[in-house]
Amino acid sequence: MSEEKSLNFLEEIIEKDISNGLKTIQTRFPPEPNGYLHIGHAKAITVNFSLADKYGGKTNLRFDDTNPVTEETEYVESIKNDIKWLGYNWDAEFYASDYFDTLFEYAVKLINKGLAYVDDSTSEEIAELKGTPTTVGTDSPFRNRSVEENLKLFSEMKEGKYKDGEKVLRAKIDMSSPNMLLRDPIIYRIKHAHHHRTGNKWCLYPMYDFAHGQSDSIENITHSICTLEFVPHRPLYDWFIEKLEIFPSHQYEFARLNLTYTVMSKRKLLQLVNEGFVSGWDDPRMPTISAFRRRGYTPESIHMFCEKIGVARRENLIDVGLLEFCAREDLNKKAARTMVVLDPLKLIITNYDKNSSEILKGENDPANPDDTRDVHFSSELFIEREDFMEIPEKKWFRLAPGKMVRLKNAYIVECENFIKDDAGNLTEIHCRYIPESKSGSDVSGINVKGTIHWVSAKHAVDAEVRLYDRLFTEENIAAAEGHFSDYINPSSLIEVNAKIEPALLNAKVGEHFQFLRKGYFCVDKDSTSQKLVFNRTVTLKDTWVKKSK
RNA sequence: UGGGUUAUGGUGUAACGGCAGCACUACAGAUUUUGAUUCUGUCUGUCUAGGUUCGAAUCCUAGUAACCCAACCA
Repeated sequence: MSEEKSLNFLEEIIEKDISNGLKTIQTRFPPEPNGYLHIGHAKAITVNFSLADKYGGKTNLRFDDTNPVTEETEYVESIKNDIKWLGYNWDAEFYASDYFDTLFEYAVKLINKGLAYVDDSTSEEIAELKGTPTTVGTDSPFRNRSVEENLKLFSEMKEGKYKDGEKVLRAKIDMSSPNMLLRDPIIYRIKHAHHHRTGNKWCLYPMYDFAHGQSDSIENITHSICTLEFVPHRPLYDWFIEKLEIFPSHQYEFARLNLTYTVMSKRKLLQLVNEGFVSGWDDPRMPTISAFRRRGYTPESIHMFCEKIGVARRENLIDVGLLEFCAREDLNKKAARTMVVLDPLKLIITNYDKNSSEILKGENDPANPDDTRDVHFSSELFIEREDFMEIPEKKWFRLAPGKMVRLKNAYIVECENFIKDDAGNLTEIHCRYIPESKSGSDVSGINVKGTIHWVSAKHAVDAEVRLYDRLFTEENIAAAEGHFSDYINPSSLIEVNAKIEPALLNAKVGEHFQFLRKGYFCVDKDSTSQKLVFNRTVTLKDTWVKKSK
């Protein structure tokens, strides 16, 4: 008997519906194709797909493409690609624009029932008459047109007789409602614009509120799950379904994802791209799905993250460290180990034959010692500059004058000397090695505290490594004063020329590695046959850095 | 000054009138040829004030705070 895992509020709703006789459930993921999917969408995708999956239902992909001026096919393709990459398979692929004919008929039905009217007022006049949250609105002078006149005008709107903004169709609800959305909302507006799917067929398009719920209904969506800012729309959602007498889909809302050190709104992301703060939608510092993919996050790590953050109705600000934890958790199992020196410092082994070299076994997977690769060893190596301290601080396990360390997969060395240039910069470390301390056959009897990574200087290959850090310096950007661009982290990207093992030359774009002691990295698409480019996905957890501060 | 929504450790999320649990973080220790991983342990919480009850995070009353709503965006 295993412990029952507690249900989230949506699962509770669904189980109640099922116990009340609901046979199957149907959900949908409804992106607007006007931008790239981000990690917040990943949460919504996970919620919709996993709920349907758990209760034996299906999930549709439906593009909410009711605004032709902002929507593009490029976005449709990227969205589909990202959902597939996350590992989800939608049942049917729909577009709100598939329903434009039906929606138009629905509008006619509303007019016939005396529940919609054509308004000639200007945008400003409509806003003026709408009132404010604390004062009631006023009826439009066109509110009581006859059904016949409304029908005639509406079909003329469709025929293109009027210019943009000249007329709108409004639902006739209640101009004094405390819910602003119920004050005769606009349901159709004229836009003489080319639509990415319907071309120039239409010159008037339904608004969100007159498309979304009806689309849900047409697809027999049982649970229409959206974010909290749509709560005030729910009465309207229900009103249209009731008046139209169509399948009763129901809307449920959850709190959207917020991440520390991250902006999430499409508007701000678009601004980051357009104003050149990042190189594009898939710049690895962006919170988009395509950026996480490029940075080296796996679908599994994102699933784990979505699982861990849960779903509820309260505002939240998730520590981006949790996402990093999920990446490490997954990559630790998957990424082959390799030795890469990011900031090279020459180490010369004084008692090793200059003209000689040997091939050692490098561990690819600490959980499986038999999984090895060839690693070249010679008298001149590169080690990490930060692994040597001229005057070691207390509890320093790495190299320092007179100190010994293990070279991973190789020998123990003892530092005998170091050389500086005229400017006082370290240029070389001189060590002697202990021949009988060879990895795997160590009979030296010496125990050292520290192990460092290295590459053989004459075998090493140059590679570009992009060290990414968070894009912003402020934890809660929404709550911070000023503009979000005031908080851009100036060192969110540092490019270094690293020394890599030649074994890495076979690496494929997207392949994951752990650079020993440095972090998880993945091969970037900018790599060429001349030079590999690696992105740092995430650093390793480092308790030493924290302690020594 | 209107309406809606939400309040549980530093951050998330459970507990549905009956021992406030889990995860991340932080801290301490063990192991370690990655100061990683793994393992063990520790700290930290029910928005406030009343009330109902043998018993309240949970029910009631009154406050407080945060977020959303006045695009021909979604």
